[in-house]
Amino acid sequence: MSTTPSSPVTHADRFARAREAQSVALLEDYAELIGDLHAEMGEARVADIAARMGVAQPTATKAVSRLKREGLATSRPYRGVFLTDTGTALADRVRRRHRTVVSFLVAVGVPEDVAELDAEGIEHHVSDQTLSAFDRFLSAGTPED
Amino acid sequence: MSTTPSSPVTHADRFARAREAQSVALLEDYAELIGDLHAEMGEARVADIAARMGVAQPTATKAVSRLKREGLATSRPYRGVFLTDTGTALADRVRRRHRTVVSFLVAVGVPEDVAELDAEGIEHHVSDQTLSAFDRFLSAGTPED
DNA sequence: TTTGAAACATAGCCTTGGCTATGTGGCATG
DNA sequence: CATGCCACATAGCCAAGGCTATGTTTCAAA
Ligand SMILES: [Mn+2]
Ligand SMILES: [Mn+2]
Ligand SMILES: [Mn+2]
Ligand SMILES: [Mn+2]
Repeated sequence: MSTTPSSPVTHADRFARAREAQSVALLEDYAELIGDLHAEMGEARVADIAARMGVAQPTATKAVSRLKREGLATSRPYRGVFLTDTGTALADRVRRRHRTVVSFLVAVGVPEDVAELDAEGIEHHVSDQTLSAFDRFLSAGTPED
Repeated sequence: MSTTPSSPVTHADRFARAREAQSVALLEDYAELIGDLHAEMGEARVADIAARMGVAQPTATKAVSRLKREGLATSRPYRGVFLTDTGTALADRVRRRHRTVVSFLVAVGVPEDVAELDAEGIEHHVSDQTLSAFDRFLSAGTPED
């Protein structure tokens, strides 16, 4: 039966996975947002990050600190926040995934605004394999174009 | 056109929604689990809850405290945890949603074990409207039976 | 060149959700 | 009926992610 059981994947494992996903979720969203701000306005200031995230300025500052600690960003006071190569790669990956999830939801009949709302949370729990399934579904639904 | 804009649903609103969803996620999983334990073993002991959630016993105790504070559960020391009517209703709703999400993912080509893993996180971010879309997709794919 | 507002940093507080270490109550068994 | 073990409670710690209040820099305009 080719499928090696290896580990049973317990109920507890699932929760551990969800917890881990949650811990990186914020970093992903901040990275994506910083990338967006650079694309749209040429720079990413802490104040703009805070505004877009809907948090207070010190909250954004702390998040940026964590991004720096994780090697995803750098920043110089009064001079904006910059993604490292790793950070940029993460942001791009996250942005593609975000768009795929939204498109997929819309494709199965979810209203666009609702899809956008739900995707913001769902995206962080979608594995590569599930994302592939979404992609396949989308290209299957678009045979000609 | 009938669609009243009312509010623009800003980027920040999306994050606020995701944060809120996350704050209730654990309560939902604990409620569902307590319901499962009652169904399977006739009672839900803190030790069993901890084991299934994959956390330390005091962590489960604290979660139960929060469930009680929110009016979702009661407990008597050395006598197990019980869901209130509200808690039972929540658990049932959450369980149905969990199953719908898993079935839906499988239906679009995600391997079962992966679907189960991803669903544990995704489920908490699926709105009623998206859940309806999933249900419609599932019944559409099953015309006869 | 002064100066004042905006941008940012810092301090201190809270809740949640983890953990370990350790105290205590219940109950079965000897 | 004594007692020891297991289940649970409690205390105390930590990091993350929020907040407000308040200091400090920068920069442009007067
Ligand atoms: Mn997101
Ligand atoms: Mn996103
Ligand atoms: Mn879950
Ligand atoms: Mn679940």
